Amino acid sequence: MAKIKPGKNASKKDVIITKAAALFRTRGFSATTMRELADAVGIEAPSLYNHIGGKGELLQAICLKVANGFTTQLTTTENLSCSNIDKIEQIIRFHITMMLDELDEVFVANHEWKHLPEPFFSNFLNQRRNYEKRLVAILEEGIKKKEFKNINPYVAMLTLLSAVRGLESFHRHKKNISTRILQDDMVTHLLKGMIMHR
Amino acid sequence: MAKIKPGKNASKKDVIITKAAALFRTRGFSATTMRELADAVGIEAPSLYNHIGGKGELLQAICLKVANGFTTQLTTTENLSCSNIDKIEQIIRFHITMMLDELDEVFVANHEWKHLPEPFFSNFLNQRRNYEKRLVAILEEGIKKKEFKNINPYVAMLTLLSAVRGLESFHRHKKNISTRILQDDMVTHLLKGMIMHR
DNA sequence: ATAAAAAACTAATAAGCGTTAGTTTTGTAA
DNA sequence: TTACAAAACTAACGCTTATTAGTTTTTTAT
Repeated sequence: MAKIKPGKNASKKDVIITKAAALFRTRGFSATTMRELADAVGIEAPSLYNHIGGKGELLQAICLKVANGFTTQLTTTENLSCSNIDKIEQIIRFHITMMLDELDEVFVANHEWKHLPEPFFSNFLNQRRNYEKRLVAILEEGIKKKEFKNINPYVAMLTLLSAVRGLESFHRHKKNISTRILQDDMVTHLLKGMIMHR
Repeated sequence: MAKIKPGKNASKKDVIITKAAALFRTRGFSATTMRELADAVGIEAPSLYNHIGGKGELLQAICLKVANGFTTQLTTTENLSCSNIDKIEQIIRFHITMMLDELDEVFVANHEWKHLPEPFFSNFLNQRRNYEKRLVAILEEGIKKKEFKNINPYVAMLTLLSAVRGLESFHRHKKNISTRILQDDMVTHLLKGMIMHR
């Protein structure tokens, strides 16, 4: 008999989650089989169930971890007493760092969350929408204070979030450009524009 | 007996492809079943094979159509005798229009192409990389001519492409903002930046 | 009206899926 | 060493998948 283990062995479970994130990113959640995952871990498929509850639970673990990371950082940034420009810049830099450091998990949370089983799907969607609203709020305040141009804050938020998401396809060149230069480059693009000012 | 039909009935096949694009976008390619697709079309699953060769062929048809559309437009833009800024602006506007008008197909081509069967997968990847290179070339020339700031053209290209991709999650608000205003807003973001210039 | 072709149907296939059951091996602590 | 639990294994289940075969209905053209 094999029940889900209690406490100590979080180690193997973490390995499984990490390998799952890598597979879910490259092959997609639905196209990834538990046998593939087991191969990557180095065990047989049924042995996975000594450590995890099921395929959906793996996706949930990945998405929750990422969502909590971003939400926590956003709260920190919100409580800062600095300009809204600086806040947005800090958020952009955090997104870039996360994208480069935790590519698999962030990618999966961005693209595979629609396969979350209920009620995790609804929870995740709510958390995501809440995150977007709080970003819009920062942008709106920046617009009111004339820090930003009079642009649509929702469009601006989408532009920022998805621009950073473009780094998903950047990892293959990771070695060529340092994280710092990359951050500076993207901040320049998004905040100051790429056109030479006369 | 039922062989794949020759010429006339492109109509029903087009319906199938359109419905497939919608399903592939919302449910994902792997998670979409031929029975779901058949339901959407209004026939039984095996009847689909009177019109198409298989599931993979559907994905291929969608991706090829989108890729050809963008490649054709890029060629047109390249041959224009205008500034590189204007070229980039035109490309951005085309991407936005395509994203709003052909959301399903463009989304699928952007996110599900990794499930293409060979040799379509390799072909698509090559076409995509070629497209990116040609965009970078425009940006590089613009940088050399001091139209653009001295930024990394590859990062700029990724930022542009993925920023536009953010409109994937925008369709729910389509009615609120006109295409034109949306285009202008995004062009402003990406080219001129969102910070108020003093 | 009739014949041929196109496109629908029902039935069934083999393969693969996530998962469970039951058993054996491995690791750990007394 | 012995005992217990954790974690591996093999075997198999029930279900779903894309797809094929064979047949019947519908459409089209003469």
